Amino acid sequence: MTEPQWLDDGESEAWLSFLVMHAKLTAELHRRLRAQAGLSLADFDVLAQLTEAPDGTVRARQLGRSLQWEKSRLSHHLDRMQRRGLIRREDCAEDSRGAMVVVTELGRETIERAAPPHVQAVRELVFDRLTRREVDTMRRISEKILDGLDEEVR
Amino acid sequence: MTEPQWLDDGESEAWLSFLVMHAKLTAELHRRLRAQAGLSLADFDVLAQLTEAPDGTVRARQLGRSLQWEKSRLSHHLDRMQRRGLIRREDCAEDSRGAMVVVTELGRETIERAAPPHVQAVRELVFDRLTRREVDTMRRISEKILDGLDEEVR
DNA sequence: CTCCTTCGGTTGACACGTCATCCAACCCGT
DNA sequence: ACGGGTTGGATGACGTGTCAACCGAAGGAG
Repeated sequence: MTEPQWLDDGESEAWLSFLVMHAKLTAELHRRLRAQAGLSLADFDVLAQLTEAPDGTVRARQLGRSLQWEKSRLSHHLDRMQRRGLIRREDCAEDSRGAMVVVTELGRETIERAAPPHVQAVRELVFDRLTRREVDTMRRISEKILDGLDEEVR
Repeated sequence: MTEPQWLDDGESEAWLSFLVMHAKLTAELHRRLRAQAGLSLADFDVLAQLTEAPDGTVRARQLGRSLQWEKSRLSHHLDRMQRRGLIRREDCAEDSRGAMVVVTELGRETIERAAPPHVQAVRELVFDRLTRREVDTMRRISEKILDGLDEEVR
């Protein structure tokens, strides 16, 4: 019944530059991480979770929740990382359906080498260019949109 | 020589919520577009470019530039869209290497049906939740980061 | 204990992106 | 006209992501 409300000029410019910025920024971070350590951003996130945990071990289910990944995505990704020797799977003592994911020595070395330049790149490309106020606003915008999504999806 | 500078708490919270927000937001927009019109966001962008052009026709090279897509990405994507009958390819008169991309009647109907709800979703999920100042800041942040990327990549 | 549902995880099919490679047509200097 | 570099585009291989289907173990309700 009601006409859809369109975006005004300021809004559509903001939207377009937001989308392009995210695409180019993650592409560049991805490119550097791959060149420097042979990791994808997804690999990095998995290894970060594992190396922060005691014994470098996390239950697969838990990993999926922290990363907010679908279980099939996680399963496929772990296959590939296992093939490359970055992680391995072990049986779960408490639940025989479960799988424990363990970071290997190679995985640990790889992320320890990768992390400092990666963080440095985020700093250079993002935070060094923004004021304190802008960073605060960035977080506030993100949280507002996330709140809205939670309401909608509920 | 110099220690890498890490992110402080405010920065890493901003960074994390930015990443999660973008992932969930685009996932939701994607889900809706697919459910409502059977299109991916990439399909939508291609069709939008084509329907804005005279005769619904754009040279492939030009399409790649507007979308900032690699040529192989474009080629693969056009394959899939052609298979679904959304576009077709024609020979290019001025350059016999070239390809003209033409939106089909089905493609035109599909995006005309898809566009209003999609724009409405962006409005609901993003702009209705932000103040004018926040939208301005979002654009300014995006442009600053893009400027930085242009310098780096140059 | 038995049935039924839910849960954790895997698998296969397919869409999507990137990289490297290839090919023909174009352009340009000689 | 020729010869070499560049451009527009297609292709194949492979990593990545989603969806749907599947399977066995877990966990109640009766």
